[in-house]
Amino acid sequence: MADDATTSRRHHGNRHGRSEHARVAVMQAADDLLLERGFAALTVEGIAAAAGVAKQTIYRWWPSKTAILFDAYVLDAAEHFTDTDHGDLGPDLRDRLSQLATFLTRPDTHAVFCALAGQAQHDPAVAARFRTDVMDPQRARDRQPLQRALQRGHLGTGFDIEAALDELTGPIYYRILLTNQSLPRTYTDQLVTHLLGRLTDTIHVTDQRGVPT
Amino acid sequence: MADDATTSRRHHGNRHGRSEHARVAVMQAADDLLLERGFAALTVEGIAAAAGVAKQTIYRWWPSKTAILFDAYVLDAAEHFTDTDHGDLGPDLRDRLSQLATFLTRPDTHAVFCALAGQAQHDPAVAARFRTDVMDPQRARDRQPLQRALQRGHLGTGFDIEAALDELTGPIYYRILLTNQSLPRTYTDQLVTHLLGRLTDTIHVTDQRGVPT
Amino acid sequence: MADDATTSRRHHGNRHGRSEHARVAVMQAADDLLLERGFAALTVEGIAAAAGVAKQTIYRWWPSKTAILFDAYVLDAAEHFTDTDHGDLGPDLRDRLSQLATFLTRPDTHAVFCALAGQAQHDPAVAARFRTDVMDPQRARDRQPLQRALQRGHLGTGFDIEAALDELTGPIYYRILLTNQSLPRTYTDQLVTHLLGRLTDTIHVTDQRGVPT
Amino acid sequence: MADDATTSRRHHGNRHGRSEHARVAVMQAADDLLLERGFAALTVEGIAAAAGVAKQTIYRWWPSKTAILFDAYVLDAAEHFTDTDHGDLGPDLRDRLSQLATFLTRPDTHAVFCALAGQAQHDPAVAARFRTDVMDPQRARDRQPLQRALQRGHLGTGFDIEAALDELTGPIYYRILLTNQSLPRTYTDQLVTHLLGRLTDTIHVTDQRGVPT
DNA sequence: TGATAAACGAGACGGTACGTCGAGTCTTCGT
DNA sequence: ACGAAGACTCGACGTACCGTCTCGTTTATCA
Repeated sequence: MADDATTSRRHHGNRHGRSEHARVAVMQAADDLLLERGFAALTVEGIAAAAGVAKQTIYRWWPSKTAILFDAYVLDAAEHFTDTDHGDLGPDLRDRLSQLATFLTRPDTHAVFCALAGQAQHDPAVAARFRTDVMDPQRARDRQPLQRALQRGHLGTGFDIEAALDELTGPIYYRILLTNQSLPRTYTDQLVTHLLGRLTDTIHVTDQRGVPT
Repeated sequence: MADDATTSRRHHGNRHGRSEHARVAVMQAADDLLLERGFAALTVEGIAAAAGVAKQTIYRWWPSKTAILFDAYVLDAAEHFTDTDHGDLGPDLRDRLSQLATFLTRPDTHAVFCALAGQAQHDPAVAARFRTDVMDPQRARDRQPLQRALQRGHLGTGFDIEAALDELTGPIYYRILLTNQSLPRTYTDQLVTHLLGRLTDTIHVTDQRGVPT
Repeated sequence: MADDATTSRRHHGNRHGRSEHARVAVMQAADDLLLERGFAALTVEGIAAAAGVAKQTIYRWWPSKTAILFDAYVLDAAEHFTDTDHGDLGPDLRDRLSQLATFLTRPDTHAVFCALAGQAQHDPAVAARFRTDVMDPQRARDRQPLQRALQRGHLGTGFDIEAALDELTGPIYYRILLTNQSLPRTYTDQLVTHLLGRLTDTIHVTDQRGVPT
Repeated sequence: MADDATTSRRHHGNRHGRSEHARVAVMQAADDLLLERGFAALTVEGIAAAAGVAKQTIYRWWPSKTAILFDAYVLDAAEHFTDTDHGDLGPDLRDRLSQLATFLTRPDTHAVFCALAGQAQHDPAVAARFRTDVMDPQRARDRQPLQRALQRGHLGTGFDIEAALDELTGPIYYRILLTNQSLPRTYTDQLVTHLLGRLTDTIHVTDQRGVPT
């Protein structure tokens, strides 16, 4: 029954546009093969074969195998991240970084992120898309807690949000891309602690919980 | 004359081992082509042609084009870094990070570092060598100022050197690999300032949780 | 106005059977493209585009691009050949061969004939249809003058009509398909003269040129 | 032993030029596949696979699959034809045409000749090479008996050798390419008989067997 | 003073994947 | 019911590099 339904739905192309079946199968196959064999062994022919799809169908909708991974990544990222406002910078930031660490550590998303970041080093066009479609949105997400704290007046006027973001997330990406070390909750919490400690020191306005003294 | 000298030096093989001329020409050609066309367009055949060398000669001495870049990188890195002891953590660290930023910003070394870091994302073997031959030595260099300060007793017993290194260098690699932003002296100095501020805070003013004593 | 008429005639499918407009446009487009670009560059997609017709419409009515050419050829051939009985073998044959030579020399029909003959070498099915639909009818047409002469008693009983047809038309096809030489009237006339000369020799009745016996 | 010898001889390419093994294997494979599956199913990939050779090796030495067939054809033709001078036009011509008929009837050479002749209809470049490398040399061979007869003075001054060649060989090619009929010795002998009969008639010098009256 | 042996240039080889083209099939909508 | 549109699977195209393999040449060194 389910198979029948799937088969009947699986149209082979018509004037209404592309086959959803093919779109999903390709992205799934690319993800799977990336995880199994690594990016070096990832070929368009291999993806096509694994997805049960013609090579031409892939080239019709994606300019390169990297583009497939971008689509897969963006989809995953949109699902993964949520923003909850605790009304306090500390918990907000700790949640954020923890979510990021979890996302970049999950085997499938880790593989895709690293593959894209790696390819960005080799191809300026990939680098550009990587920044606009991956890094910029992520940074926007990570900026939210700080932005809210700023609006609440919990951050001094001289506070440099961008520098803080670099210092909070830089070490995480460092471990992901360069040392392949784990990212336990204690690690990301410590990053937040260090930042907040600096805040206490400089502005003398709030305690760790962001409550004015 | 110079040409003659070059030609005479350029032996076509003998029983005393490899041709220095070929070794240098290959590494130089690889570097040049990487800078001109990018890693994606870097091929062993292209390097061989540019170096005026047979493909087999490259394969005789290097297992892959990545290995050529490793050799070139290690050479450059050994030349670049110097360690001067100012007897004070601040200046030592500022010098260190500035040197690192300069090295990773120079067009040629930037290209090689990014190419290797990128390839490390795609190939576990490259990743392993990248850590042992590139990241570990660099981290050892960067650790020196902190180690000296520790020995001088200028750091509290609870101070976590490895975490500090992550937080000092993470943002630098982040900008190099992911956002392609510049790394001015003010930026690296600020990183040090933030760390030192935290030290002051932790040792003399607050406890580790940032609560004023 | 004319455009309106055309447009109104050009129905986009209805329940009254196939579109005459599409049928003609396809054959015309196939002919044109064959002449312009040659058979090697003739594609069903190209014909469809040139005819302003969907690919499926072609496949609905013709099994292959060769079949289109067959249809076009048969149409042309039916129009071209006429049979006039001069009551004399010589003039009848000379007219026949001249008509054949003219037909096979006209750029459009030449192209189609050669394309089909060529494809017949590569595909047994095409070869079969080529013989039944092209060569056999043509040979039947060419046989008529001889048949009439036979009935008139102008040919000896031992005369081999089929051999004569081979020797009359063989050289013509030879020049068309293999040497691309011209086929002037003098050439075809000479073929007839040679045959008739042989007749004189064998039957000892009259020759057709009026040379006294 | 033989295998060893073959294996040791089978070099994989070196500075002395191309591999003879590959050259022969490709031509043999092309011939075999042509005979087995026909020209329509003949692909460079198929030839490469059958010959145990890389596709690139074929493209290195032949611009197209047609070129391979030309090479194979020329080789076969050079081996097949011999010219013996009986001192008499009749026997010389009869031998000639019989040899031609045999050659064009042998399954392997028949397939190659038809494939090339067919492709010549589709591609002007093939047509040109077909004329210079196949038809012209063959016609030169077939012309020899007539040329000798002319030099012996056995042909009248007004005798048109080229027309005679058309009329002798045209019917043969006609049967090969267009009707796929057999070419028994009696058929080719009859062609010669008809020509000689015409000679007797016109020059009154020799009888049908070429013996002076 | 040759003979020897290592490394050289050159470049053909068997392969793998590339990105493109066209073939022939299928489905939907509009007329 | 048929045509236009166009996405689909499939197979072959010709190209680019891969890494491997001789082959003939060069040249320092050792017999």
